[in-house]
Amino acid sequence: MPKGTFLNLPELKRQLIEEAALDEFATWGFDNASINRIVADCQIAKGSFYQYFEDKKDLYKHLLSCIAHKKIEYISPVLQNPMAHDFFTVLQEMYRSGLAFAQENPKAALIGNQVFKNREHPIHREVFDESKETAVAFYQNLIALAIERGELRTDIDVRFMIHILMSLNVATFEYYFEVVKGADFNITKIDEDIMETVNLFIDFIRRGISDPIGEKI
Amino acid sequence: MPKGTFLNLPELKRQLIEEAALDEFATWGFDNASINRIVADCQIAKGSFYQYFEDKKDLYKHLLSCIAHKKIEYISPVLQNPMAHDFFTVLQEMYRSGLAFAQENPKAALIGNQVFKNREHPIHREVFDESKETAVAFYQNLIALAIERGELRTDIDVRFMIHILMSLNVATFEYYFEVVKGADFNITKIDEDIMETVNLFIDFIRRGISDPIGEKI
Amino acid sequence: MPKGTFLNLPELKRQLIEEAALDEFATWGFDNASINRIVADCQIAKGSFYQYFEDKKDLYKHLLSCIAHKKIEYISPVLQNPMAHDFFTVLQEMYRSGLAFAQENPKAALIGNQVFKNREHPIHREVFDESKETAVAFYQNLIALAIERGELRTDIDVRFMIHILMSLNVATFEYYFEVVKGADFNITKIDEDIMETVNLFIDFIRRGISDPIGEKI
Amino acid sequence: MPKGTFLNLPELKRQLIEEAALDEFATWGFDNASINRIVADCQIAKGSFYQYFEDKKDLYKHLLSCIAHKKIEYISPVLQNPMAHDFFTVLQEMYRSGLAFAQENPKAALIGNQVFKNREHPIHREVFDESKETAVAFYQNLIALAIERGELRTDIDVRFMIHILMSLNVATFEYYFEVVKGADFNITKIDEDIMETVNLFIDFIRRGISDPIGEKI
DNA sequence: CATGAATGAGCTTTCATTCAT
DNA sequence: GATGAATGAAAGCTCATTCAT
Repeated sequence: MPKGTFLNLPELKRQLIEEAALDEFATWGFDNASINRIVADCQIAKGSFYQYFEDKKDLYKHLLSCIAHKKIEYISPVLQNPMAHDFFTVLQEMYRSGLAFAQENPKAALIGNQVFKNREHPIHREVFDESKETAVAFYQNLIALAIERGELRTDIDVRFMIHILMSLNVATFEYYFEVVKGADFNITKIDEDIMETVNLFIDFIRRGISDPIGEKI
Repeated sequence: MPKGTFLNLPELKRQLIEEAALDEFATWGFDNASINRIVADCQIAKGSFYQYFEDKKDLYKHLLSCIAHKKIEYISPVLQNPMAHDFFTVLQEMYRSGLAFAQENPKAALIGNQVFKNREHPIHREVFDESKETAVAFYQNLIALAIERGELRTDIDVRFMIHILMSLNVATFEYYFEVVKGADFNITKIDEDIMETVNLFIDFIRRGISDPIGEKI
Repeated sequence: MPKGTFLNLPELKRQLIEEAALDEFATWGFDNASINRIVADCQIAKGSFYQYFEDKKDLYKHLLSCIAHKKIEYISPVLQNPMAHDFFTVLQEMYRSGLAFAQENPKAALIGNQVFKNREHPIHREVFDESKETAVAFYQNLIALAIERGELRTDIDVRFMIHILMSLNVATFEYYFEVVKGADFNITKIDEDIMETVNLFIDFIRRGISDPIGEKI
Repeated sequence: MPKGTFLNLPELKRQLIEEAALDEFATWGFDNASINRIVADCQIAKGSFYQYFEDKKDLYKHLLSCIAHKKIEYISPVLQNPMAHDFFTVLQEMYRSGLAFAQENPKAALIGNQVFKNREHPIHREVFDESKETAVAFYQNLIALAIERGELRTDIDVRFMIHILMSLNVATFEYYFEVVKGADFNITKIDEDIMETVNLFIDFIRRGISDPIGEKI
């Protein structure tokens, strides 16, 4: 947690620092990020940095929390009352708003995904573990309700399903940015592309990939 | 590529170095791995290291290739002629042998997965790009054949399916080591646990998660 | 250029560092000079050095500029308005003040001459090229005026004459320190020795070495 | 001095090594030259190198002696009996054949000149001191005879004149390669350019630069 | 509260040379 | 005589962090 000195800083200066950190961590990752470069970038004294933050880790965690808050702002109305909607609709909105956020804040999204993907790294494990419970609880409610409503198969382990949904959320990002945007980038149809990508995944999650005709189980 | 000097080394010494590197990279990742620690670990002179390898990257890439070769040894008979079997059987065997390999060689598997998961990292992008084509081609053949045989839905984009299968392969590792083994580690039923985990994923891939009764689309 | 941190240093400390550098470069030359030895000599931390200077080259160039400034202080009144005097008088004063400077600052002079003599070396070429134009322009004016005044033969190429004057300037140093001082060093007649040396060169430049009687061209 | 093992080597291999050394020293200078690169270049074992030569210095000195011998081959007939010719003719031939040698063997000449120019360097001082006496004796004879013949002014110090002649010899190289060839390189008139350059210097040495009319001394 | 100089351990890499085979 | 692996000191340089002002 940043020290009080940082929180008392004028809004503008705080943003300046956060942005420099965002750039640095997005470009170099946590390990290779250099405090030297950050303070040079945002023109603050080296000593000041350590009056604002305990250390590199402290800044990183603060940045992650900023990113999390910013992402929550993207959450669609559907997600503000998840229980009021169909399970797959909620999922669709989660994935969609995640992609929209990444589209608008690529650096933030890149860092956010790193936490999930590179969670062997001590610093990420730490962060991940802290937020795990909340996320799991959220999904559990969602799934429990969906099962009650008969929207999901009942023979699937909840813990497993949570794992799948999280993994595929990240897979959505990768597919969108590596395959869809890489292949056919068109500035005018971003929303369309995002929805198409999301639907590919939602549909897969819903129905799997086997041919229902040939299926015998 | 390691220099000739390394390849001419007595088998035992070579293994010693490779093992030290394996430990180091598994523990610290590429960036934080220290040549100093590696040479101290395996008791060679620092100068010797640079007679064996061009640099840190060279060693890392060599290690990755060792890991790849070792992993190939785990391939089940099914995978040696993938076209002779049902699509989902092949997939099942791929995932299963991957897990078995990871079970026996946790550090090697950890490093191998890093290449896939942390592929934003320059060094991983390099490695990943080199092996991408081969992997994609393999999957393409598999999928094309499966579609011909009516084992898969025909309305799914091949590029998308490949992406899914790769992502879920890694998700399998994570689920097994984080959830299954974390929760209920029992030395006697490893094979059973692995199969159970793999089947969860295969079944999900095959059928999705929606309740076929409630389904209306 | 040294970083601001160096320029803000207390005068004394700055001199300490510059002197250590002077010793090191005079003794070992640029390539063999060791930052390790320099920081040990002047008792600063290695990290501090790199807060003061970009790198070894930065320090070296700074030192050269110090030397240049110091040398300018030796310039005699004659050189402050070179056009007001006879060509050979100006030349005489240049050579003389150069020798006087070298006499008082042997290490500085040694390094300064290296730049000229060893100008195949990349770092010297860099420095030399930067100051070349100024030096050439100065000589050109001097020579043009002398020709107007009928002090010089008109059949000599200016570019050639500049080259000669520069080369013989360095030759003066060498002759003085290797021959004159080596043979007959007498602390009381330094000024006399210097003038004698300089006059040898000036006279040679003026009249050449052939016997005017025997001359037939 | 190279060890017997080197001298017993087949002519071809010896040349191979010498050429690799020539390249290396010409490119990097003595300090930065790397034995590693040399042995790699000429494909000999590192250990073999130290069976041929004591150390880097030994190789360097051997190379210098090769260069000296090669240069002597360029000496014109005039130089084979220097006393049979006019002083300035001998000088002219010395400078001319030096330039011709440099034209044909630029790397060798570059190294040779380094010895003279960078003679503060320990290794060069060593070499230079060894050959000094011979050179001085040669010049002394030349000059003594010229004085007897009335070709030179009698009021010039012999030691000084030797110094001048040596310095201007090197200055000739520099002028030719930096100014003449740099400005107007024409493959067909090399010999002409060389003679022109040499004559500039010889004429200057002979007559100086002052206007004989305006001269009042 | 701000500053920025100071720190020294740490990094990767190159080097000339030795020596057992 | 030839080999090439072994060596460890030394190189230039970066780092996160501390601390006196």
